[in-house]
Amino acid sequence: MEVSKSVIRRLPRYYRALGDLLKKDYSKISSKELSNIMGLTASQIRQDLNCFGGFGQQGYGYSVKELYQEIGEILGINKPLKTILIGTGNLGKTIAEHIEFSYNGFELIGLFDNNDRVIGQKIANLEIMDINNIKKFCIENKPSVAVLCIPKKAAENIAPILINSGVKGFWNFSHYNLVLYYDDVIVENVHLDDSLMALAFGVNSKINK
Amino acid sequence: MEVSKSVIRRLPRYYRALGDLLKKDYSKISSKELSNIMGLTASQIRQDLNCFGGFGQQGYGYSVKELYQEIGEILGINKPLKTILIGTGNLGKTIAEHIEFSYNGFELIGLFDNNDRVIGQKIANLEIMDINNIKKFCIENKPSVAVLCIPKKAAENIAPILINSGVKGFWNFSHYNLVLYYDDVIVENVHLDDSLMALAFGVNSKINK
DNA sequence: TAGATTGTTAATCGATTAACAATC
DNA sequence: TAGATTGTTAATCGATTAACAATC
Repeated sequence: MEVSKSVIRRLPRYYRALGDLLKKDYSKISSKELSNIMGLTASQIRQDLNCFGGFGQQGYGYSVKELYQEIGEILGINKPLKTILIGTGNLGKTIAEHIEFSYNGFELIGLFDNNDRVIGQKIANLEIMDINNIKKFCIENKPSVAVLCIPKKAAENIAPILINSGVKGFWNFSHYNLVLYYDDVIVENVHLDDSLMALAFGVNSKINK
Repeated sequence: MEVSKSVIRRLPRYYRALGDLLKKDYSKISSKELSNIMGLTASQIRQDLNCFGGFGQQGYGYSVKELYQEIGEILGINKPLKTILIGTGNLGKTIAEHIEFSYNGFELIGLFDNNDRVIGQKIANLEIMDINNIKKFCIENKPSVAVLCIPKKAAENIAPILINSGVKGFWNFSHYNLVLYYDDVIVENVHLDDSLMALAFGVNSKINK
């Protein structure tokens, strides 16, 4: 059975919560206790986990360490996905330098830009390469993920090249709606603007209430 | 009737899509056309919009300009919310410098940090202030939104001070789960790690299929 | 008027919650 | 064995989609 989008979104939260519990030396946890910590229902937690297997034990609960490792396994944290980042402007630069890719199951292996003034510079121990060489690079190095820190138009142009070269997943900071044009691709959109506007709506509704 | 979370999340997307259409000099659009552009169903678009009013005209469709303005109004884009940012480390610095707050309905009026070495420095035309003076600042300036770019523990400590000082909304980059402890507060969480892990799951599932 | 497209009600679908037998 | 808590089935809830009368 397909795992639903909602369940997938909760997996990293479980992983994080269990990691915290592990640091606090918890050895076991019940779905009820975990539900209090995370603000979910115990029922939902048991449903979610049972998408992947029966990790618990009746009358006891779940082993924190075991469950943590299982979810890490499910997410694939321990098999780094080769990743390239495109666009080393403000946002791209910050992401390349400060996101802990390896902690989350990725390995950053290449940076690209189209600006002659930055090509050749080093960020995060990687040299920024010319975007025109990206196809060659992909064929040789087979990255499976691309981080898009470029404008919509640029994303539109680069997407087919990447997909043809075997890129399977996108961490998409651009406003180009990849899923609309490529249905066989995994996309995680991060739209900070949208997030802010949703917040504006919420706060304004509250104030005007 | 309460507007559902799902509808609110789509409002910024409508706003963006309509802004694009406006730039392309579209004067009208039907729910069917818009559904193709955005990858939704026409039915859903009409349902969503009718949470707020009947903006369309039978047999014609929607005026792009009017709908754009209406949604801007609904989001409250034009009444900037006074906003402070806490934590001017890597992430906080980038956000202060590169997010277009004013475009999204906010006005950044203060930056805070607890590190003596950065207090007094200027970022984004604002001087970084001492976190210890935050209460005074809030009482005098009444910000309604706070951006949290600090660790979980720090967020836990600062949250009650902010909420007591009248902060109504949070753009939360920390892993502190505000909603769990304060129910009368609007929170937009941005968890880049979680987003990456969800992507890892998707790509790994695809590869191992 | 005829054609098009909305606004809105009803039907469907999926996700969350509740309940409880199984079992450690 | 008795108590606790899981795994799983059934019931509920909410969101999406379909249908169509209203109307421009």
